[in-house]
Amino acid sequence: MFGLVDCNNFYASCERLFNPSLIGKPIVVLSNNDGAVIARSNEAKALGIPMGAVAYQYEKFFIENGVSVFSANFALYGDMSSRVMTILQEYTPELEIYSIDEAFLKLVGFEYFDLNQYGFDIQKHVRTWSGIPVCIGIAPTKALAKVANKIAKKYPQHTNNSYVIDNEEKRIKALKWLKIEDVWGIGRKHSIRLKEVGVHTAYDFTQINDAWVRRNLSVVGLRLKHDLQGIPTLDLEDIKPRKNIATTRSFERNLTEYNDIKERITTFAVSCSEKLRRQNSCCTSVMVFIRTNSHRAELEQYNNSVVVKFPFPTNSSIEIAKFACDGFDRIFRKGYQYKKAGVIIMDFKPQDEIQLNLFDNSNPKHLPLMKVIDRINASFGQQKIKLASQDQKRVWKMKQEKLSPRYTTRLSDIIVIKC
DNA sequence: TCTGGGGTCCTAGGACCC
DNA sequence: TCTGGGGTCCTAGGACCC
Repeated sequence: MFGLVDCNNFYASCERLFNPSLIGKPIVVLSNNDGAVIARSNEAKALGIPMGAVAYQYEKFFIENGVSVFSANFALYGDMSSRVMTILQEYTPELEIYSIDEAFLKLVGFEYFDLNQYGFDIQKHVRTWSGIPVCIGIAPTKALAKVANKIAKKYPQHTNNSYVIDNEEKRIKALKWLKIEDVWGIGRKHSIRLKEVGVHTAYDFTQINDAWVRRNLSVVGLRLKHDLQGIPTLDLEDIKPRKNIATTRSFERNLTEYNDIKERITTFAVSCSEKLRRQNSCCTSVMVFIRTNSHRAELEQYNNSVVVKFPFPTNSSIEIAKFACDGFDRIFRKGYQYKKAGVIIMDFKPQDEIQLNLFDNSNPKHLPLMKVIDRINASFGQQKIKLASQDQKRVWKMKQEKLSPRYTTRLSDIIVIKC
């Protein structure tokens, strides 16, 4: 059996955790730059605020309805996530951390356990020990565990936040209940296509023939179909090193100056390089893109990207930043109002399997240098040591007007309790 | 004035090889 | 006039996830 634990309205729940006056109140969390709504408490959902709502358009609505608004506080969410995952680890020998707020548990050898009770216990202990409310679904396959989880979420009173699909009757009832567009792995495009052929529920999907699914939804769709039929097809995934690492941001205002944007590109490249070294890889190419604001039709639009291939693999911030800037030089055009830029590094090789080249190699002095920089930044706070070509005056700040304290990761932000 | 960020996998088609 | 068969690798684009 597989279990799927999913935190309820995770970011909103984290914000509420250290501010109990918000219990029962509507909360929304905004994306970077305070742009759009990316998380909502149940109360906010009930007010009809959609996912992705544009913050400035809802400003008045938020005030009128007493909605508490927060800037995204990823330091807090990341730390709370690892606390939840640590608790879950005690409940299974095999855990797959699927996202910041979700994990699959493989329950092998639990034949003699009462899984209803087990699910209830997990949910209760996560709640008690971390303060985060979660729901759990348990079923013979991953896709069905996802379905079971949805049922637990939808009917918390009836299910005690935990639901088990352990026989055919429950499986069929659940699949008939679940709309096709809510099935894990069926997105917008596929659900439109499926409805055209009369598939409206997850159950309908399990009834159409394999060849059609294979042709229209590829092997991915076919695996999903089998998983929903109760034939285990998807297993836990191992932690794999990433294949791409990206740092991309919208700017708080439009930028027109070459030097301003070049500084951003450098900083993004450095940030990618740090993540790359953390997984002990080197990369051999970088993609750089810049674009104007596509939502402003009246402005002249330009967006372009370029891939720069390196003559040698490297994970040096200095070298990667230089290649990224070379790419930027190729695509930058004067006279446009730029709103967003990004750096994506690709084509990774393990750091200890680098094929040396007779003529052209990564500067060997950089590796120890990077180690020292990473160590200093780790103990004295991020960005303590930067490249000279990065912004030195901390001019670049995201718009984060409603940022909550980093309660769990900064000593100065820790809560004070008056007894 | 203001519209997020970071990932994965699969497929078809083109270019190339012998 | 007739124009094979079997491969690999790469890329862009499309779908999906949170």
